Amino acid sequence: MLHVGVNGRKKKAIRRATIKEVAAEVGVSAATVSNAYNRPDQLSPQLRERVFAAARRLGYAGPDPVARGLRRGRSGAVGVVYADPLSYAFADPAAVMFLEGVSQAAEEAGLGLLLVPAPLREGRNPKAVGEAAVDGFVIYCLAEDDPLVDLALERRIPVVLVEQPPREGVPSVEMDDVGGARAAAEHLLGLGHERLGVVSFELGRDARGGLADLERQREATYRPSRLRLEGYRAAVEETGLAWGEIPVYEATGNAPEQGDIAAGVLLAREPSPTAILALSDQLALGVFEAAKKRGLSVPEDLSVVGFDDVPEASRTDPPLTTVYQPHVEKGLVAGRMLVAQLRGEEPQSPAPLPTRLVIRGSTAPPGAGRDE
Amino acid sequence: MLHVGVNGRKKKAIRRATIKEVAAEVGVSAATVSNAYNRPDQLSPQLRERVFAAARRLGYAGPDPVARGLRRGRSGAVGVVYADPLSYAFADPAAVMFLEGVSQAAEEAGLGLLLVPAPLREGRNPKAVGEAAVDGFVIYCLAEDDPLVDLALERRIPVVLVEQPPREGVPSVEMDDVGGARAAAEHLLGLGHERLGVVSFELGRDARGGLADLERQREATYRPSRLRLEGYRAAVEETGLAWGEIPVYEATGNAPEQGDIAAGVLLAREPSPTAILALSDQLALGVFEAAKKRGLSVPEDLSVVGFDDVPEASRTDPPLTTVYQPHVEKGLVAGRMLVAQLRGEEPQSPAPLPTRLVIRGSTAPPGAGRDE
DNA sequence: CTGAAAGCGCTTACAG
DNA sequence: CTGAAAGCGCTTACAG
Repeated sequence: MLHVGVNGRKKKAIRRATIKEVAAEVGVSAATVSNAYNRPDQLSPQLRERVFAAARRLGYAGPDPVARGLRRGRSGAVGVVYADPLSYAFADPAAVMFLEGVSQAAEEAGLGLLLVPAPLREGRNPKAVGEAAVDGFVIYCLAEDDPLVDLALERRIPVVLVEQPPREGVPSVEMDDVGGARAAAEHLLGLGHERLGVVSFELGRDARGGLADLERQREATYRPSRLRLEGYRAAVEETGLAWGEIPVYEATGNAPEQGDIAAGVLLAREPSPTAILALSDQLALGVFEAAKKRGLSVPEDLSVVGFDDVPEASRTDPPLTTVYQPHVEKGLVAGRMLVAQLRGEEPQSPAPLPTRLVIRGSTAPPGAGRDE
Repeated sequence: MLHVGVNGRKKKAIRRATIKEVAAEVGVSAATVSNAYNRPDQLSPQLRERVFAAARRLGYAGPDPVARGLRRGRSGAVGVVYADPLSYAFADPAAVMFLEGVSQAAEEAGLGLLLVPAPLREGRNPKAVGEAAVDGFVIYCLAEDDPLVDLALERRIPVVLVEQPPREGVPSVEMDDVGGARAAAEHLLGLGHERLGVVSFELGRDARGGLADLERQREATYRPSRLRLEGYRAAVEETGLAWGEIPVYEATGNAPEQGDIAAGVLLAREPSPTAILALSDQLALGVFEAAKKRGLSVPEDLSVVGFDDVPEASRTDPPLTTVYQPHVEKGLVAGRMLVAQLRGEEPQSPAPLPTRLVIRGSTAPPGAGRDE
């Protein structure tokens, strides 16, 4: 059998040897070959060596993983379901750290990590969740109303929810987003800022772009967005200020460029904010950019607080005041809870993981730079 | 059947319905149920709806992916083999961008991306490559003498090599590391620097840490390391300087902390370098740190050139002069060549992808800061 | 439009 | 220590 490549060259289709052929070559049964790979104690070392020698001769690289998976009822991989195309996840340092944690948990258990091919641009491919050969799913970064959550659950394989509304019988990991956001806003308010602005990433799957009114904020289906706004709001109202007067710009993504645009809009308002709360460090990086373009110094003319505490946050100029959250741990915990379920255990959902305000150089009292 | 979790709670083992059970429920054959999912044109819409209704009733989420994979002879995932524990890959921005590209190629083809669980700390787990349920491998970031390369090839499934010595019949993608490194060194030399220092990441799997002599450099098995050193060397020798006198510090990893340590050693030498070439931006970030600790300004007292041009490079203070390489494209090209092979094509290996020196603010003539 | 049959490549009690 | 047999859950020509 021959295939013809695009370039016209012929290509021999590779036929892999099977366990049967190896067995025939050695003159034993398939069971014995299987044992050679899976249960060395079930046959003599000599016979085992003969099996391996025959395998080498035939180019047999060991039992086919898919066939083994079917027989054993497990695929050997954990899946991660992500809202956007995978390439977006890799462009977001926070998501990457989360994946780092999940991958560590998978590795500890000797499992692979399968990134489920997600929704391509227009027209998602929900089948991907149904067709992923995995033993369980970690659901990350999906809107609360995303049908993929149900599709994953319908597979009837273990699932761990991350930053999702809790569901009976499904372990989940949550973050103290409210507390972290609240601390961030309190910090700014404590410094004396009264004119705040907020740069948010998407509030719902229909990411709008533009100022988000109170209703839009309330209906946010991306849990971290909604929770962080709630935290800011609590701090603001506690001080007696009106939350409704604080502009919240909903960016359509979580990249510095979008933070730049958002901050541009906020800074153009009159009166312009003396401090900006960003829902992520990526966005905060964009706020820095916007300030620089307008000749505003941070923190003298504008205070900026981020969220996430990604590695770069401590290296910016000035270093970014932000809210630390344990991204890697979040992934690790989620991954381990999934692995626990795979072992038949029923892990408890932990208390929300703590966040912590990290005060660095990007915040100061308003007008700190003016000589007056 | 009951499982008892660690916490003592009982857990019902979930039994998933099979295609047979759905068929029985509807009163048709398994083939018809299969057709309902895979070939809608093979049965009436009404019957198809009845099948889906029965599936819903029984909690059947569609054909089991593993069984389907066995039957069809494909698993629906491409694998990435990485040298270190996966968590290392996620901590390296360059590797992350590469994965971004591969994931994009996988997504385009509707395939999942399986990160093969790698070598845990001590005692690698070479079985992981043999046991990964994938249709092909992208080999990334392995030393030239890493046995995993052969293990992957022995699977007799399509493989794409990235930055590896070429092998007959195996498509590969290479980078113009030599050219990029050469341009970086020429830039420094052109500025008038004569006292250079190099901060390298691992040269071989036995990452040593410490100054690397010429033999160690020549025997480097991490291809990008060897090639970049070659590029630096070519530029240096062209100027008539002796490469052997330039200290090359081999760090044991690719994190800023290790660049910091390495630069510390180089800067403590007499005479100390006026410029440092780092094999990655991550390492260069550490060189910045080391300079700052010693009260040296960049670029006045010390010029620094990185490699990679990760996003952060343009945001450092001063912005980092570095060598751009198309990380995402590298992954995309590798991924697409793998997908092409999966379709029976025989893709040509492209010419080495171009690199490009990006001059920013971290380089200047030596002594630019002194008033003399 | 539907079904019977074969088989993908393996592992697992079980019997000897 | 080894093998015969059953079966994991599905898809695919093929026949009707």
